[in-house]
Amino acid sequence: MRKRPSTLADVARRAGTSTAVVSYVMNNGPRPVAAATRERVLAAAAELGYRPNRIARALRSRTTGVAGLVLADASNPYFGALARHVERALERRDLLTLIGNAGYSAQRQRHLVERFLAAQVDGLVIVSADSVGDVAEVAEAAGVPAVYVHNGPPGAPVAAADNQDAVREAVAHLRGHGHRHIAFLTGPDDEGPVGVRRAAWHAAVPGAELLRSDYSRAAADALTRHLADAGTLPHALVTATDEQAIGVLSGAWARGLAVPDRLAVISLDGTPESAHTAPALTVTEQPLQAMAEQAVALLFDEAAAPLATRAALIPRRSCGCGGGDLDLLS
Amino acid sequence: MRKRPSTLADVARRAGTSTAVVSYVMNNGPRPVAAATRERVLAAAAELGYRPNRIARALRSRTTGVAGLVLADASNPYFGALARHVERALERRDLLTLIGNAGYSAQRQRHLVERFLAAQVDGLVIVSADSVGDVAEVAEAAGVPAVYVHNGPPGAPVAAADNQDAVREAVAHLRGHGHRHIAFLTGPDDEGPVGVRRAAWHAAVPGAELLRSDYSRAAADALTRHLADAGTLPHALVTATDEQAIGVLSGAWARGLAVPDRLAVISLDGTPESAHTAPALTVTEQPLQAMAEQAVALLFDEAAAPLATRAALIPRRSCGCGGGDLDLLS
DNA sequence: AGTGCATATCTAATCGATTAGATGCGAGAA
DNA sequence: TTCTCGCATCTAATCGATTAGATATGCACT
Repeated sequence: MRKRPSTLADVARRAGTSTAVVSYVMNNGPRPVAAATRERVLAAAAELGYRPNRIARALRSRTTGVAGLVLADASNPYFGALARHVERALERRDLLTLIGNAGYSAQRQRHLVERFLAAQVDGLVIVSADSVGDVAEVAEAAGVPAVYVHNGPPGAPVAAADNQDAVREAVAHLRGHGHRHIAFLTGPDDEGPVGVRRAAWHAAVPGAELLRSDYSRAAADALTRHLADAGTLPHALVTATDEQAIGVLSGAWARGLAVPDRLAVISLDGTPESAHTAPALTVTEQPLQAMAEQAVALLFDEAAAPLATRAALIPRRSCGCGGGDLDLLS
Repeated sequence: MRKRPSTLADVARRAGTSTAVVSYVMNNGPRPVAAATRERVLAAAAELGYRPNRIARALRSRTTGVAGLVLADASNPYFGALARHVERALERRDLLTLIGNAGYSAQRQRHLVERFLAAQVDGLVIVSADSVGDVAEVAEAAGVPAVYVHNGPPGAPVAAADNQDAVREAVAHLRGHGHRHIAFLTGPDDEGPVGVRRAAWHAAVPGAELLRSDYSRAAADALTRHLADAGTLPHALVTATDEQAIGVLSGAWARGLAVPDRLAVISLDGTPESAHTAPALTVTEQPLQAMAEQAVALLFDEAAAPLATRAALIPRRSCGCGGGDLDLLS
C-alpha cells in the first residue's frame, strides 16, 4: 500500500504557495524567497518526505546527472580498477554511472553507446582495448561529450599513460639483472597501447622473441605450459598485461619452473592484483587514478591538455629483485 | 555545430501525421496504424535519425528502463563477477545498469540507494557483504522492488547459495587428504554468509583454530607471514573468501612455505581468479550466474521460490590433489 | 495623494512522449 | 437514402519540475 510519492505541487499546496517558490527554495533557485516562506516550504517538504523527481527535472533541464561508462572487458582487473576510479571521479561531480561491458566486441561497444545516448547521458567515458570503434562520431552527432581512456582514436581526447617509457624501464631493469634475451608477450590484436608497448620493446631488444596470447589468464597459462613442454620458454619476459603475467606465473608453477630463477617476469599494467601473486609481480604501474581523473576532467573541459602521465616501475620479486624481506611492498 | 536532436513532433510533421500515430508506430502502439502511413512514418524517422527521448518517455510512463546495482566492494573479484552476471541478466530484460560501490560502508550503501531511487530506477539489486542496512524499507517506501544477492536481511528476498553445504564438502575433502586440524580464516565482522560458513566449519571441526583477517589480499598475506614467522601456521586451512586465499598463497610463497605440502588450502568463493593462481586453488564454486539470474528474476516476480543453489567443490592443486597433469582444469 | 521602484510571489508555457476521448470517413445494412 | 459500425487519425491532457513574464505588495520620496 505504497502511497504515491509526493510532488512539487503537493508541497506547494501544503505550504500554501505556488510551485514556483517551492522550486526556488529547492534549488536556491534563480530567484530569492522570503526567509519565512522558505521555512514553511522546507517544513512542508520534510513532512511529506518530498524527493524531487529527477526524470522530470531532466526533461526540462536537458541534463540527467548520469554518465555512461563502457568497459572493454569488465572481468579484467585492470579495466575493473579503472572503472572504480572513473566512478569515483564522476561521483565527486555528482554524477551517477551507467556501466556496460563490451567484452572486447566493437559491435557491443557500439550498441552500448547507442543505448546510453538514448538514456540521455550527460557524458560518455569509453575504456577501449585494442580496436576502437567510431564511437566518438555517434556521440558527437548526439551532442554528448565523450572521452577515451587507455586507448582512443587519433583525433579524440584520450587519457592514457606513457607506454613507451614504461617498456623502456622494464627492459632496462631486466638488463640490470643480467638478461640479454628478453621476450615479449603481446595480445591477439595489438593495435592500441599494447601495440605501442610491443613496438617499444622491439626497438629496445631487436630480434628477441615475440609471444602472443589472448588477454586472459587461461590463455597465457596454456601458452606457458606449452612452451615449457617444448623447452622453448625464454628466461626473461615482459608481458603486455597483468592478466597474462598471472597466467604465466600459474603455468610456470604447474610445470615446476621457478620464477624468477628460471623465468624473470615484468608486467606492464600494475593492477592492485599484482602485489599479491606468488611470487609478487614486478610491474610498471599505470597511474589508473590519475587517468580516470583526467578523463572525467576532460569530459567537462576542466583540464587543458591531456598530459601523458608516467608509469613507474615497482620492483618486486618476479624480476629477481628482493631475495630478502619485501614486507614493505605497497 | 550539432543540431538539436529531432523529436516525435518533427517526425510527425515530416510524415504529415499527428504525433499520436508516430508514437503508435514506434511502439507498435496501443492502436493500429494503416500500413501505408506506417511506412511514411518509418521513412521520416529514418531520414531524421529520430531517436526517442527516453527521459520524456520515462516521465510519462513511470518506468525508466534502468536498474540500480549496489556492490559491497567492487574491487573484490567475487562481487565483480557477480556484478557482470547481474548486468547481463538485466540487459537481457532490456534494462540498463546503474552501478555503485559501497566499499563495505553501510552509510555509503544507504546513500547510493537514495541516489538510485531519486534517479527513478525500476529496481534495485543489492549485493551486500556482512552487514546489511535497512535498505529494503527505503526502497519499499518508494515503491521500488529490491532484491539482495549473497546476503540480505531476514524478511527480504535473497539470492544466495547453500554455504553450509559448501563448507562441509571442503572440510570432508581436506579430511580425505588426511588432515585432522583444519583451521578457518574468517572476516573481520562475520555476520552474513561468512558467519554461516564459520559456524558450519565450527560444527564440523570443533576446537580447531579460528583465524581472522580483513577481506583483502594484503591482510591475509600479512597474517600468513606473521603466523609463519611465529611458527603457528596451521597445516590445513579453509578460507572464507578467494581474496583471502590468494593472500595466503602470496604470504606462504614469500616465506618459502610450500602449498599444498606444508599448507593445504581450500577457498569458499570459487571466482574465475582461483583457477590461475600458483598453485591453482581448490574451491567450492558459488553459482554466481545462477544467483544473479535468480535475483533479477525475483526482482520481477518471475521466479516463485528462492531456491538455494549448491556450491560444487572443484578440486585443484592447493588442497593436495593432482600432483600429475591438471591441464584440464576449467 | 501620487509616483517610482524593489521585492516577493503567482501564472502559465515548456521539455518530449503517451494515450484516452473526439472526430472523420467509407462500407454495409435497413 | 439514411443510419450505423469500425477503422484510421487527430486533439489535447498528462507526467513533474523549471523559469520567464506578469502581478501584487510595501515603502520611500516628492
